[in-house]
Amino acid sequence: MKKPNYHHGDLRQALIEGGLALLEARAADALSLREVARAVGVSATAVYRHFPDKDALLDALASEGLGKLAYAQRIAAQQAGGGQAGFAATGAAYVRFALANPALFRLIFGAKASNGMFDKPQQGVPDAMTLLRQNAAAVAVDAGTDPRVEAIRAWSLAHGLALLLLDEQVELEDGLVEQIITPRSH
Amino acid sequence: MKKPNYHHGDLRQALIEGGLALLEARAADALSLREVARAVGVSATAVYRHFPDKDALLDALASEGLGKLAYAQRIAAQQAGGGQAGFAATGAAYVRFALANPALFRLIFGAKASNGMFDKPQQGVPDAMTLLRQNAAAVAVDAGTDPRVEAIRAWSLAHGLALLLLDEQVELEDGLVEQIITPRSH
DNA sequence: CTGCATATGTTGACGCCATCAACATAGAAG
DNA sequence: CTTCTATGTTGATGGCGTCAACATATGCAG
Repeated sequence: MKKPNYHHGDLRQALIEGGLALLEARAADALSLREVARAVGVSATAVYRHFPDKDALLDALASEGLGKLAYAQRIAAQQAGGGQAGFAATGAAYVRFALANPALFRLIFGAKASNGMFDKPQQGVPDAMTLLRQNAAAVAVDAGTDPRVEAIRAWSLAHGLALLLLDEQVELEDGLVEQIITPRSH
Repeated sequence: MKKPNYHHGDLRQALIEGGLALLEARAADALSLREVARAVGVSATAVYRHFPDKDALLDALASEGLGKLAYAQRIAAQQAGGGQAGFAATGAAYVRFALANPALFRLIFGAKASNGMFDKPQQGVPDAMTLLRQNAAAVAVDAGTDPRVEAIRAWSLAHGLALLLLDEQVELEDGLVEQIITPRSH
């Protein structure tokens, strides 16, 4: 009943795991559907029994990745003890995640990804967005600014830094990430 | 001597222009070498007389785009009268450019692009980097912070906001871009 | 248990892609 | 005018995403 041959058991899950594994070595746009199928030991077209097309498979990978990112952020915030420090830790975790999982990070927020996480009601899994908005609101009352602006600013800062580092546009000693990310009131 | 048939005149330039034109309608990774060749009215392999491979053609497009971006920023800084206001205008121009030329902007800073603009000596064309560093230095003395950190922070902010807007992770009324981008000392 | 419907895999094909090798022509240099 | 080189062309190869047709398991009806 393991995998005598024909039927796989849970191919969908296997494809997702295989895809995530390959994304550790390959950029998302260099990942072929056929390669994922090969890695799982199945014919290319078998994928179509579980995903309508390649983009759907990538979406699933991205969604899985988003969950992992949210988890990392939640842990980081907890360990920092919440509040201001927790907020900064959230941002640093975001950047750390991007550096540790470049292809996956790009996939999550790339052009083809599921869009509009910020304003739409979170559809189940994560949500780092709630965390972001809460923390930004706290900063905003301190500084007397618009909480929405504060949230987008914080996200932009972490997002931009992550991508500039990934694209090697910028080099940075470890400690400086926090220094750049941390919101300033004074 | 125009283009009777065989020899083109300046195919290299034509390919770049054709590629830029196509990038207004298509994402960079949906742009095929063959399509650019077709648009210029030439066989696919003719491209190889001018570029070693597809990536080289994309690099050329990116480089052209970087020039345009730098130009837009310089103009914006001038019109704002330099100084603090000029710096903010530079950031806003960066975001505006990204929104106006999504595929090109992504190509410029994408994973495959020529890397490390910040720390390396500018190799000729642009350079928005000098502008960035100068302006950041000015902010830094005002705020008593590290100018390098200040520069990366400013760039990260504009870069992240541009990409979040492009990826439709966030929606934003026009005026707010400046509000988010503008560095705060107080 | 038998038989069949349905879910899940497979093979083979199509058209598109990037790139290579071989060939053809144009323009310049002698 | 001849010849060399730069710049095109055609034809092929192997990989890709996806479709249609076929094959095998599994689960449910009797």
